[in-house]
Amino acid sequence: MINTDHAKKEVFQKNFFNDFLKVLKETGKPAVDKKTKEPIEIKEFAKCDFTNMFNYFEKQREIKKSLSNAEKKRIKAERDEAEAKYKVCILDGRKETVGNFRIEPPGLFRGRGDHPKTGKLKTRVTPEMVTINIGKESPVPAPPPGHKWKEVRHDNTVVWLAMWRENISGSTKYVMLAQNSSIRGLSDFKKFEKARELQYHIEKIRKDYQAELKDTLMLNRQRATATYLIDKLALRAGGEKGEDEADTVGCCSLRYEHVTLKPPNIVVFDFLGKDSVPYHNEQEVDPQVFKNLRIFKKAPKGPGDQIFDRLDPSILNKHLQNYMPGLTAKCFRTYNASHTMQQQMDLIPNEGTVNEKLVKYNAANRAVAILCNHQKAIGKTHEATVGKIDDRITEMRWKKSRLKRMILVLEPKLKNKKKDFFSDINELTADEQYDIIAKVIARDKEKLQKKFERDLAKQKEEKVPVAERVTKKDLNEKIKELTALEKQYRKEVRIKPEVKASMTVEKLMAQVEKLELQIKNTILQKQDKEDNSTVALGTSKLNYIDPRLTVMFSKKFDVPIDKLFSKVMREKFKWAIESADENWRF
DNA sequence: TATGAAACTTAGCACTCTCTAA
DNA sequence: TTAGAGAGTGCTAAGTTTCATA
Repeated sequence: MINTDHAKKEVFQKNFFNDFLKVLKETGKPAVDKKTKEPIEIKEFAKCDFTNMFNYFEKQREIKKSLSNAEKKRIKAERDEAEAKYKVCILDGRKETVGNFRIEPPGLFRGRGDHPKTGKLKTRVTPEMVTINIGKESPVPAPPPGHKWKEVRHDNTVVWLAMWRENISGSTKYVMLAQNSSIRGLSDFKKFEKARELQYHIEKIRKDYQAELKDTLMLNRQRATATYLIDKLALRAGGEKGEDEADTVGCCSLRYEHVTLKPPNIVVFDFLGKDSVPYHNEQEVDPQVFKNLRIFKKAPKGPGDQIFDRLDPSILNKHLQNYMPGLTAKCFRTYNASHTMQQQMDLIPNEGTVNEKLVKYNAANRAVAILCNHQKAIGKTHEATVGKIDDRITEMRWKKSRLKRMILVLEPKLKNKKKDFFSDINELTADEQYDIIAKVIARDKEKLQKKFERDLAKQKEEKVPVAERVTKKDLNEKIKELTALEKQYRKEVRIKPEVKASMTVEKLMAQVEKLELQIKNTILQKQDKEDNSTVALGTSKLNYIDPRLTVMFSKKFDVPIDKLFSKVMREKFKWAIESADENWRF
């Protein structure tokens, strides 16, 4: 991990170093001075050199990567076969797939955000730490030779198959059934049905909290305000967190510094949510909510103090249960996400190609993801990718105006006849043209160079007749040609472009048209990329949008379901695919 | 009623696989 | 044909809610 961003953090290094020293001590092999043979104390992480270890593992990776495809396939097949029997279990006589059948291996803990325990050693789990949960009559799987399980129990009121305690925070980890199992499907179905049921209560709930925003009892007023935020902004409940966890918040745990008031009624939210994902939102709120937040922030409260000091998720949830059995804060997120998706889908016209409909579906999906603040890290290559697209657009524009100038060479009169058509002929400045010409030529030269190197390598391996061999001379000639072309292009920025004898105005017009379409598409593509660069669509699709909505969309708009759900999702949402038709509504 | 553990859902990261555009 | 991007998936961290206990 030494080359990762994690390992650059001070806390990571400190935690790692502590645990590292402990392990050295426990293994009973203290470091020894090479000359004096005296044991030495290792005091400073910065003076430890791990590059040999790092290089070793890098090498292993390289070796693995360089195997032939057939070899890789063979290894994978062997592995799959060995694992097959651990991937299934029998539940009530039916075969079901197990999800995470592998015990988590030891490693360095990588917390998200500023986690105080990041870098600590996550220790190896032995069978002696593992509890097995299995049917009374079933044969207990044998522990690895020389070991025994911590415990074997027969609890049919829970869904886990095995369990152990992890050493970083002391929490419990479970082996459970896969997403496509009957148990998971059923609880998924129940979750969405519960969210659907909220429709019949939401009006009353909203009416009540609207009234309670002015309640004289502070607790009720806080409860109403928090419910408003959870309902309106799809905030999470926000449970209490410990000192030894990352400092993240949800609704109930919002603090003074997370909420800024901009009169008359704009509230700026700025905090780290689950997984330390930044939540930033400037939101116009109900005037009474604004007033309440001002009251909840009133002195002596200051930075570090809770806004909802009388409230926590259990109080909030208990109140919600009065409206509907089983209703919790979380349910609002599901409800609002699916409700938003339904609304968005109602706006989609049934027209266009499958691809166009898919774009509309994704736009609806994106609206939900934005509501839930589902983000992803901006890709490391994003900027470069967008830069390349920009270059491509500029290149096409340059080509287009060049074509138009060629048309004028053939038929100068057109310039006055078709003013609109030629209005963009000078949209690129001379400098911009020189710039893009240089880039295009440099790119093509690089391509040639690469192809040449590939061919050369190939020639070394196989016997190629002398006459067919590529030589450095060929390459240089081609590069020369490009250089000449560049000169020609640069010249044409100032003077009329050359037009081949075979060219006609019609042919050139057709080319312009083609380019214009390409430019339009590329601009759209770029916009789409920008819009999606920080929004993760998967999480809402997997957890918040009732899958029956997607099935309905598929049937109503005639879009194959495998364009909307991946294989794993189709298995997970089998229950939805089988039950919803084109008229289904959330 | 408070507290912490247990149980289960939600989440982003990082890898692998697959497809696409040059 | 092939690199590179995007989709798909595995992994496990990080939440919420429920349950048990004092």
